[in-house]
Amino acid sequence: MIDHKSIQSKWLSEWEKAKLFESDINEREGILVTAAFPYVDMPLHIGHLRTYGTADFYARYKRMRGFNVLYPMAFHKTGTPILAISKRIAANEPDIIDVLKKLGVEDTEVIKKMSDPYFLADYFEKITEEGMRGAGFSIDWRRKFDSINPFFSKMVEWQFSKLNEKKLLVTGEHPVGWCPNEGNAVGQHDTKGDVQPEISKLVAIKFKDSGSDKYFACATYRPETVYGVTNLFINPKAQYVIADMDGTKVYMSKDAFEILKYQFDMNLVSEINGEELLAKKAINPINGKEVPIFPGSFVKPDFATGVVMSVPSHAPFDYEELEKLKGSNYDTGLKYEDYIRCLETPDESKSTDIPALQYLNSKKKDDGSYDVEAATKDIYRDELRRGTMLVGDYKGKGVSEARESISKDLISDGNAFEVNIISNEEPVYCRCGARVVVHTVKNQWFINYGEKEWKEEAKSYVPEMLIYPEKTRNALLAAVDWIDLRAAERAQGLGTKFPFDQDHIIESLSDSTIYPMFYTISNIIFSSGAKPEQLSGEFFDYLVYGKLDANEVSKSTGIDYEVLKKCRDSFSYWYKFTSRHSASDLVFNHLTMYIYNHLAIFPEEYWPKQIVVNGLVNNEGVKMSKSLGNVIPILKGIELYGADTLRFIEIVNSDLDQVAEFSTESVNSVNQKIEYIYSVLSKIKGMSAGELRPIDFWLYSKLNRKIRDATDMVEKFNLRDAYISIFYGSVNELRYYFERGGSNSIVVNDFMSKVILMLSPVMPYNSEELWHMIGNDTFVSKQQWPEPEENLIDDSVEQLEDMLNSTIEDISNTIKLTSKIDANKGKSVKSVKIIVADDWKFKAYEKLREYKSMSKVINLPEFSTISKESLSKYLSSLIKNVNSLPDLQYSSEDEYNALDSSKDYIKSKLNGLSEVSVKREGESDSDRAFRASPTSPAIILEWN
RNA sequence: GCAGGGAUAGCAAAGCCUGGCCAAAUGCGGUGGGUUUAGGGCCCAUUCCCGUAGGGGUUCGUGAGUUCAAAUCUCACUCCCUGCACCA
Repeated sequence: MIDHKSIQSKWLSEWEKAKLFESDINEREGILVTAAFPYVDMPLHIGHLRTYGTADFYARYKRMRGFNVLYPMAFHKTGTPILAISKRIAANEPDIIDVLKKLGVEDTEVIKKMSDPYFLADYFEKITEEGMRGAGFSIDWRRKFDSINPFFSKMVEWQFSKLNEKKLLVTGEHPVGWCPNEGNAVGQHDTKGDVQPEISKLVAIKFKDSGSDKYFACATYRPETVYGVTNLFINPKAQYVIADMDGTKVYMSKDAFEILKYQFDMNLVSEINGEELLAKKAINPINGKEVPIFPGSFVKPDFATGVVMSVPSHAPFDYEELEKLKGSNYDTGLKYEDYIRCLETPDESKSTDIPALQYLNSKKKDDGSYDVEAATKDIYRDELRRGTMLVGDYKGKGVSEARESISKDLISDGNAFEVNIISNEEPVYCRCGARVVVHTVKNQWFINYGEKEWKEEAKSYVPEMLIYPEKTRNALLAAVDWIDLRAAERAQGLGTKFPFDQDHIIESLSDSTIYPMFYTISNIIFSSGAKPEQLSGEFFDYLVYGKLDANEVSKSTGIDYEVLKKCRDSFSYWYKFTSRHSASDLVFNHLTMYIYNHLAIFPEEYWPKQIVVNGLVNNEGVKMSKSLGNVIPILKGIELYGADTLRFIEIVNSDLDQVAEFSTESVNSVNQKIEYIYSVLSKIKGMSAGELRPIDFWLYSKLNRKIRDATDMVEKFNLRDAYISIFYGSVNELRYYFERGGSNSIVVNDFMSKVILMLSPVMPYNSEELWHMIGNDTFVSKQQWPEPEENLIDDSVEQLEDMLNSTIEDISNTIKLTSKIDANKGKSVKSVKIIVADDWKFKAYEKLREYKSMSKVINLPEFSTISKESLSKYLSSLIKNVNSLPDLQYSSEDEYNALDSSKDYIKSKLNGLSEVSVKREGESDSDRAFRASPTSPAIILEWN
């Protein structure tokens, strides 16, 4: 067994002693590798290892390719989650304490102290750093900082002053989830059960009361069906009110009023019974038609406005309700022709002309009742997709187009307004217990990612970046196109004050878009003695644009001239080539904003060059999440499974864009192979050098082919395939080499050292250990990546091994099949004759590959001595695969020698054979000898 | 709804961009065997159907199309997953 722990701690301290990963500018080409910094409201878990590990892999690989690589790290503390957790700890909520305990925070004293958000953040920062060091990340820790650092804030302020200069900040209104009790916005972590309040938009169409100046506000998702309204529904048991909205009096349910008053400026005029409303008539604004008000038992007073327009031809709920009213005081008396069809719908069933009924019929349950919910879902979907308008201004148009236009028209004519509602299936409650409503925030500042020129620039830049995996480019393009206004500031949380509203702080995604630049100067600034306020706008203008000269900036900021120069040199060196790494969940927010902000603020030479996006990590097939309680903190994971093993599984064991599957099973499988590699190393001592045999050349060929191909794959971030070859492939090749009798110490040593080099970016600890075991006293982390020796890649030696193995397989198959023959019952195969195809077959094979025509080959003079019959018989067996015949790199003689010298091996693979002989086709008198063909010798079994 | 991704053998998953060496990698599970074999591990064989000689047949969500040739390209359809605003 390998002692992971001592290997890890040994090399970790060696690396740190040697300051191996502290990088400064030099004459070589530089690469700045950054990963989205971790949010420190909990310890890092093994899922995070994927992103930081992939970045680390890249950093280590590029170092081995001769680049000067900087991989720095920092910590994100801005925003509300840290505050929210501290608050919950202060309130002694048992849930959160449970979660912390599961995450390995056992000490109740420590937990108590975490009611201080700064303590909590510092605590997890420390644990996070420890985890990253343990994972073997090659980080330059001199440069670390966090996002509430006052120096950092100066950079963010500068960023926003630039955005503002470019008129990319705008103000406006914005709907948010809101707690009426606490009077603040609520996000996911502020709600019971951590549900995200979802806001969706409906249109409330105003139907005028025919007997007064008041309006019924009918909220609907389907304004295009307004042509088909036969009546309105209200809930007769509910209390209604008359509300004054900007001078317009509107009927709505009392519950609705209580919710919507946070969204609209409105006053309660008076209350009114639902029953009273039933006597009224309402006028449809689209056609002036007067319609009655009916009681609707299904109308929820707390949903939207509590008033619903009824479209029985297209809404199953409305249809059913009207059917129920038949025979009551509210007998509708509607005849079929009264159901107003406003859409042509695609349902082909001709049982009825009323679409709503068609869909109800298709959802009839066993007891004869309808599944109204399901019918509604179906008709909604189908009509949206394929319905066309039969009436109105948009007659002939598709529903999706008509819906948008009609609601726009209604609104601009003052006949409707938009209503936002919390659209979660279940009501959402704030942790304080109050029900979350929608509130419209006024004077909200936004970053305007919809700004036309900016968007165009971003859209044309995305295709120019290096993006891995390639399909992320599509997602990024879509995201860049889609993103519009984005709130830039908010009322609560940790972070930098918003420059144009000092009571607010900058929203935490917006403050972490250009910060990779800060890594290039953080260590210089921190050790310079400069004060935060000295990092003025001029400082950053000088740093990024080279504006003014260092003397003047030094004068105005008081920062030492040399320090300024150093900052500028460092920034302009490192920022020329940056590689940004994150998990796929940040594509639609952080990465998109990262691109936009860089484009807006930086000169083109410092724009982002490369983005690498990795998938998430599952634990035993299940998504890892705090709430599921299946996260493994990284320090614990390293202790249990070993850092290298975790790294291997998460970084290279699955495709970049796929979910990585972590399981103890995979841990075992990787560990076993690591141990096999160790065991081979200890075996080398017992071997000796000596003359190279074919199997040695085979191993060299495999090795160099591997180096060549795997390097190509790594360059394209095709890490999984590369390491299947480097790790799994090498283990298999070594096993095969020994099985075939290979035992050359020099060959094995060469093979191992190159494989160890290639393993080192993924498994730095064990590679370092193995590297020293084979007699090196340098750091493997500082070595060059191996170069393939093309002249050692030998197709023929590999093809001959393949031929040998497929021949063995054929023999084994044949024995199995023929043992079923009656004549062979009770017998076994005594000996096998292997007959190698004659040389002319090899030649004809080549010619057929070249000409792809049987007749051409048959008529070649060189085959004149061969009987036309056997020649054509042979060629016809090849012709159907003529386009896929492999290029054979060996001769009949080679094949003969390879088989003849491997008779013992063949015997060993086929149990119970007493004799194996190899003959040339021309020397054999067997009537099956003609079947021999290149790569596929004839096989003759003898039974007794 | 909008946007992105997906549907492959018992399961998971590769292949699809760049059509043909694809009955389709790999892992798990199943079956048989081996290993002085408690268990586990490891090793070998086998795991769509048929087959008395290494062969043949039918497959890659559904339907159509392009092509000498389609898991791979085009179109339509059905279903599934993820994100959607203050939340990192």
